[in-house]
Amino acid sequence: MSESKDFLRVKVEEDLKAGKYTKIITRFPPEPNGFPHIGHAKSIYINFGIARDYQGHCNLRMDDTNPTTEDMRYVEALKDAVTWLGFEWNESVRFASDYFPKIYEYAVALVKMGKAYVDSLNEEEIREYRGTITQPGRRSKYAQRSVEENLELLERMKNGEFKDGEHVLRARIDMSAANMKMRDPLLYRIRHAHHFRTGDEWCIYPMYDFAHCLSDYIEGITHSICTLEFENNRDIYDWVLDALELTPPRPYQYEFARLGMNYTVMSKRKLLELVDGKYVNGWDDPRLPTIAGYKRRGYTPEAILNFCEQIGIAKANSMVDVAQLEFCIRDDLNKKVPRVMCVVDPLEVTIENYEGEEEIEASYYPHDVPKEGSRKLPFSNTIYIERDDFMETPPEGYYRLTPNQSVRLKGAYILTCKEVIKDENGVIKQIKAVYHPDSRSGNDTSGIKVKSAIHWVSAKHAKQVELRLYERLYKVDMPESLEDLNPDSLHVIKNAFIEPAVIEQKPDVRFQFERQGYFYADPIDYTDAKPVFNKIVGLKDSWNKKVEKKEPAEKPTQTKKVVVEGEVAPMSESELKLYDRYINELNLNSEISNILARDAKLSSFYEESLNILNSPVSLANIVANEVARELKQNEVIKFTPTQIAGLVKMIDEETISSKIAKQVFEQMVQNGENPEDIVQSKGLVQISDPNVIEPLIDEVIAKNQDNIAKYKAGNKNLFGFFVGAVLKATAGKANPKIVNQLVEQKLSS
RNA sequence: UGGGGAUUAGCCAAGCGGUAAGGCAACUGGUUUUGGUCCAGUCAUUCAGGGGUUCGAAUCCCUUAUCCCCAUCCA
Repeated sequence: MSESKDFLRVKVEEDLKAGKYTKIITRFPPEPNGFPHIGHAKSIYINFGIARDYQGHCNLRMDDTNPTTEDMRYVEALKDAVTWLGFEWNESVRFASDYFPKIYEYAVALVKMGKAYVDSLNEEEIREYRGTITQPGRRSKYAQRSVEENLELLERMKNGEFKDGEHVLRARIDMSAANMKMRDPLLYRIRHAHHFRTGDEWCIYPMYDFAHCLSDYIEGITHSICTLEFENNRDIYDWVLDALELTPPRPYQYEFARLGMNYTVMSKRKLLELVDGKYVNGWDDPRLPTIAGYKRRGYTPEAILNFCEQIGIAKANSMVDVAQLEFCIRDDLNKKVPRVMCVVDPLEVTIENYEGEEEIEASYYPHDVPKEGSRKLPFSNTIYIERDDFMETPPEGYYRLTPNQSVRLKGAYILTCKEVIKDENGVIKQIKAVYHPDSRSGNDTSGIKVKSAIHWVSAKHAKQVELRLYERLYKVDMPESLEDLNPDSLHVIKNAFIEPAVIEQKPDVRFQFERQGYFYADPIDYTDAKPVFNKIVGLKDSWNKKVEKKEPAEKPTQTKKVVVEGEVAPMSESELKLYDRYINELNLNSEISNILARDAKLSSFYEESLNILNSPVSLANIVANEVARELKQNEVIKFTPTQIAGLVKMIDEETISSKIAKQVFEQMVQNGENPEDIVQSKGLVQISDPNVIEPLIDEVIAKNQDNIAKYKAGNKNLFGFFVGAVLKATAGKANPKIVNQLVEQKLSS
């Protein structure tokens, strides 16, 4: 776990500490209507991760309440994903459909309580009656049916006596609720459809809002964690569980921001479109952000888990850079996999002064990866090098082979170009070169300095392999439609050449092809006769980047965004009158006057306190700031205008500092105690005597010499640090004004 | 005539009145038989804008702006 906790874990710890629950139970509740993607991985990591961190457990539950879209195939994909990521669900996989009988009972209970009714409006009418975002809805006339009638109708719905859409069961909540979700939400609908698990047993199916909270309750879930778009549904969640008067404890819902990633799409609809439309090759196409896709591509669970850890959990919609994911997979594979040589785009090199062949022992791992293992590299007079690794007229800073620049063949000899052979179109066909016999890797006595080492394979010994190179599926960072697809997202290289040990020894399934990237033996299409490797991710490439950057001289058009100021609603006449009085008679500033004048509760609170203490400005400040907050957050407040007046009096008389006043005020909020009593009992009278404070400052200065140095070097922000430290030493009782002055003096001397 | 969330660097993200964490990206320099890795360093006088309270504000108050979600018998 990282050092700072996310808000969900903070909540879980609070609940545990408060004894609200003794064991944490979470759940991962996908609907089995599509393949899970990296966004699900985030959710899995959160739900299973929290359960693991707090010694609880996590259930895997299929939210299968809509028989028309769901399938057992997806259930398997979901199970695979969780397992592959390394998590275990508690007991067996759960299904909301297992709870259908129980959920039906709860529906009957609700009807009996008069809290749900059978509505017989048609779909269109229901929509119409619901109203709009700005207009209240109105209740259906069927809402007046008696409990008996509702019970009978519900029973008959269940028995299949009605056609789809003839009736629905709705909760009786509030058709004019500001939250649209609360306008008598549907609980059950009739669907004469075959369910992949319950078959034809049911012809009514519970809606998400009804089934989900009850499934959570039935399983004893404590923290029901979902994505932000369900925030509006939380009210129903709470309503259903409360309305049923269930025995506690009950679960509560919390929401986090779903994962967004640039250059990729995450919606089920769009993924389905890609798969069904054959824009990709199935759900496990390595270009897809599905778990199956990443798995097929060669990603490791560790990399994905680490990614989930790195991106954090918060409530702000965000778009994570794919570079972050790519970093995670490189970071993981770097320390794990063998390095081998594979030439993607071969250029033949004939070494004119070499005869025969030999085998060179070469480690699978570079010096900085502490792993054992090596293989034999065959060497001969005809080799392939990467076409990119030779340039006839190189740009400045090019380290590789040129007619005038020798290069090391990695693990072998230094090579010098002698002649470039081209075809009739001027394309280089072959290079004639010489090697330096005394430059063999490990016992080089040639004294030749080269700028780089390039990879190569012996033409005669190399194996031909197929490489599948993947680029971003989309060409734009925020893809919307099929038109944004990158037409070049897949390159199949049929004739790459790899050193023989990879095929013959199979030291691993994942490799780093030196200087290229990480590759994975395709788990499905790979055969010994026709080896196939998927490119997982390229190596970081600072050379290519440098070359590319030279071309377009990009201008950083940083336009400062212009913020449009909106208009403030005008004040009413009476508010205006108050405002005038505050400004002109009481000398308040316009901001405070404005706040007070516009809020009847605040202004009357203010006037009352003013009757007790004639300190208009101080009172106004505290009422408009502190009191306002409490009034906003709580319906009833425990403190009185008289007490506020008492508090302000102490501030005015400098008995206490404004810092202490906040502390006192906090306690008044808690229990309505008199401020004078709080100050008395806690001994909060402020310390203003410089003779008491000065030694404390000296002590702080003595203990923080490093910060003193930084301060003197110009970091004036540190001033607050010193003041804070001194204040802390007196438990906040030192008079901050005095402390400020004294610290200032000491630091400038 | 709405309600609910959110806003800290190019991208994530801590921070809860007293020194603007960390990661990715980017950029220097060093090591390197991978233009990889690794190592050292740089990268927010400022937290969406404006005002207020305070000795002190990213944090408290007011206000404006922007973005997301809600009117499926989907989840």
